[in-house]
Amino acid sequence: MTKPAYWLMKSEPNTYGIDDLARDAVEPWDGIRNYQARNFMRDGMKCGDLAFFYHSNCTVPGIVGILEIVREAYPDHTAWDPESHYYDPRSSADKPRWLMVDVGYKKTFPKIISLAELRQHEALAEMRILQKGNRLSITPVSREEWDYICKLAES
DNA sequence: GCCAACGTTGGC
DNA sequence: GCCAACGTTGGC
Repeated sequence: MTKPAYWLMKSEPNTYGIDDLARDAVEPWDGIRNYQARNFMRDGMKCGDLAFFYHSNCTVPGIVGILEIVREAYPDHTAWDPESHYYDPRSSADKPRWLMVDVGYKKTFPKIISLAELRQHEALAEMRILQKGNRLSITPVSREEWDYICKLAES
C-alpha cells in the first residue's frame, strides 16, 4: 500500500478530547478494536506522521486540531486487562491482537472545522470521513486534503 | 433517543 | 462459506 503521511483520528471528547491531549502532551492512542484501523497503525503510521484530531459523537463533530505520531505501533496492553473497558480475552502478551501508537499534541485550531463545513467543500468530497456510513476511527488523508483543510483552519 | 450503516459472530 | 442476528458507531 502507499504510505500516507497524514491521517485523521477520531475520539469522543467526552472520553478523550483535544484539551486532554494538550494537557497530557503525549498519550497512547489505545482502545482501537477494528482490524482496518489497526492495520493502518501497523502498516502505515510512522513517527513524524501528522493527523487531524476529530471529535466524534458530540454536539459539534469535526476537526479540532493536529497531533503527531511519536511512537509507532506496539501492543495495546489494555486488551489484557480484565478491568479495562477495552479488554479482549483473545489478545495476550504472547500474541497481541491489538496495537496502539503514541501521539503528541501539536496544535488546536482557533475554531472547529465542523463536519457540516467539511461537507461543503467539493475538494474534500472523497474523504473517508464524509462517506455514507463511515465508521472507521483511523483513516488516511491525502496530501491535498491535508493542505486544503489546514488552509481552512487558518482562514 | 432514534436509527442507518457497518463489522463481527456463530449456527448451519 | 453463507447469512441472519447482534452489537457498535456516530450523526442527527
